[in-house]
Amino acid sequence: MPRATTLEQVAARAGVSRQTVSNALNAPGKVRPDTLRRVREVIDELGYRPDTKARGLRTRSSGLIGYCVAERRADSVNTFMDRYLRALTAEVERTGRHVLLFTAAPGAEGLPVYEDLLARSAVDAFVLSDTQVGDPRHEWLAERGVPFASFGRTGSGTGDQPGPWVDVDGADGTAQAVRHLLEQGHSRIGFLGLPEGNRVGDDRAEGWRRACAEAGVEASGDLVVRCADEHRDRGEAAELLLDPGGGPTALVAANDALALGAYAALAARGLRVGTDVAVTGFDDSPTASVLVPGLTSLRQPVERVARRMVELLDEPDAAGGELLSPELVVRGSSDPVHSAGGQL
Amino acid sequence: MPRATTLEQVAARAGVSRQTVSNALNAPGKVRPDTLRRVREVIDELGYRPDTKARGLRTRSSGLIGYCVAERRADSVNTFMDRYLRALTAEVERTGRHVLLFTAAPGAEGLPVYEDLLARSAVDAFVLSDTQVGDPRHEWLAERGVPFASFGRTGSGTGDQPGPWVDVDGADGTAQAVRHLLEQGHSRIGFLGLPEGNRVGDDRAEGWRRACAEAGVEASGDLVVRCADEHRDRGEAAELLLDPGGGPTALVAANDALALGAYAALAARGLRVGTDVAVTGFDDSPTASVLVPGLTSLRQPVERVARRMVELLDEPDAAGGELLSPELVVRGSSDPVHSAGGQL
DNA sequence: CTGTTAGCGCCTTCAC
DNA sequence: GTGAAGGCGCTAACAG
Repeated sequence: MPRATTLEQVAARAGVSRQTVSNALNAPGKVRPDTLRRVREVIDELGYRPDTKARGLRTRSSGLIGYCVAERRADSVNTFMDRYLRALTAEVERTGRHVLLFTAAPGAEGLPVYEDLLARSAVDAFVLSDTQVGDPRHEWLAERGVPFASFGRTGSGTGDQPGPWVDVDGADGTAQAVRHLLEQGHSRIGFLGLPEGNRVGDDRAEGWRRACAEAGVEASGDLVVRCADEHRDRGEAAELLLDPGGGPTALVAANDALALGAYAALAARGLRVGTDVAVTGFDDSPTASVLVPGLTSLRQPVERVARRMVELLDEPDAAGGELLSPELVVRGSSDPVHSAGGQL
Repeated sequence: MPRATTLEQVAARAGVSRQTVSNALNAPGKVRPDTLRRVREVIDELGYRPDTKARGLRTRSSGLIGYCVAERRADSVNTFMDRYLRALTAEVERTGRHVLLFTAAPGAEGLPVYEDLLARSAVDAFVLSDTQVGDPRHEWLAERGVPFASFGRTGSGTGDQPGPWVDVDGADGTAQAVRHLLEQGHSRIGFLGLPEGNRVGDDRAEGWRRACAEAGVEASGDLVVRCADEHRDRGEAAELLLDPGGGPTALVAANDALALGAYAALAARGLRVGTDVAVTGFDDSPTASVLVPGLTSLRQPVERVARRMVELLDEPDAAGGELLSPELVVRGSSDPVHSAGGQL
């Protein structure tokens, strides 16, 4: 690997001092127009770019934002983190920085990794994801004055939490699904949920309940099933709701995996998804679009989340949070018109 | 953010020179045992870690490996890159370095981004993914003496390519699937493929053909359908194969999305996946495990790929490549015993 | 507006 | 085995 051009070489070639080249780069206003032009020509000619480490050493910054890649259940279908990371990388780049990836155990056990990165001045800030209730990282970082932003909340309530955060409004999402189903003419809408006590699951259940209440349709206990394990009980859960008599004509699921369970339960009864019973999911996983019929789902606004996260990194006293609404993506599972379209 | 401890502070506190501390870290053999112990105590006490930028400035290395996050079709179900990136991050860390993420357009259009990173000395090497036939990056990097390793081959044949590579043996994968189906008693095994001319698709087709030939079962044109667009023609493609008369009793699909098309086509005919017709996929996407019945698929050995990639980065004259076999994950779609298990 | 000086924190070279 | 000097490439602070 040949050595890269240095500022000194540019300066020599342009017949100016090193500092003038530096100014041409970092404070063009301080340089006379014709000098600026000449310096820039040499910079282009030589393909010069300031060495990030040398610049960082001087400015006490690394230009890197730390992001922890978490372990994830191999069978989790809710893989929007992939899209999120892509969006985050692009947003961070827009500010002239880059994302540095690292691994760390969840909870307090992983804190030494954050500490190591800071001790080495390897990152300027952290972008936190996979936020858990009572997550110790937020307070730990806030205490040390380390800039960070969190995707997700640490509290189960609405109380304050250290540092700024961005989250997706789950209640708004399921409410959108309910309103969409009402427009399609449904009036008995069931809910297929996650276990109680999980903030994501509870929010999504609440949105369903509220939207039903607002529309004056039933949202009783008969219409709700919350399954303990989304990978085992899914089918059974869906079946419980499908009481042949007054069973629901539409099902709102708390995520795409649960919705897939409903697909199977319906198929087992000889019912067709989308025509006999409508189904909606949540997260708009890659699976949603390849299912037949396509699964109506709520797309996580990862691009907007990423943008806000990066903005918050640079707002020193940012606090409090921001809830972003997911976007309903309608497919054949809730609207037969889309089935005809050609998803298959 | 408080300033981090420096080597000088450690030296002062331990009553030695800076150099001795540096040696204690980088060449412990050169330091007398008792001095070493004392220095280490101070290092622990102060939580000292060498500044990565300062060290890198001196040693002409950044400790960072560049990885380009590619644009991906939003509806692609073949999302094993998520797992791969996680594995890669862990492997790179094992060597004391980190992964730096960046975005770049595919093909030659994206090369300026690689050039920029190199001009800034921001990365020591690149790990290439999403390799395309005729990918210009490999030659470009090789010409400049930049260390890199490639996940995937640039050639459509078996010819040489610049730099070391690792790839997954698609033919071996589909051959495994065929042998598995033969063991299950199938003898008419169809293939649901991708368009010809794509190396990944062609390899997977070849494995099916060869394994069938070896077993002496038919692998004629009647048993193959290659669909142009995996998102539109999937169902039709599967239907073409399901000739009620002598149609296949098992289908090997070139990826999980195609397999899902088969699920739909079978359901439309009132046939049950796994009992009436067996189906296998490829990539073991997250979807595979949440389908009902679970989809037998070939798991990409991303952990092994990641490990080899990182090893190859440090073998200066590494050339040629390595084919790794995927792992068959059997589920209900090809073995009814697994359906009973509790996937649903 | 331009140039000079002085480090940022570390490691390499060379004395001792 | 240990210490002192020098410089990696850059920018902040000041001088002209």
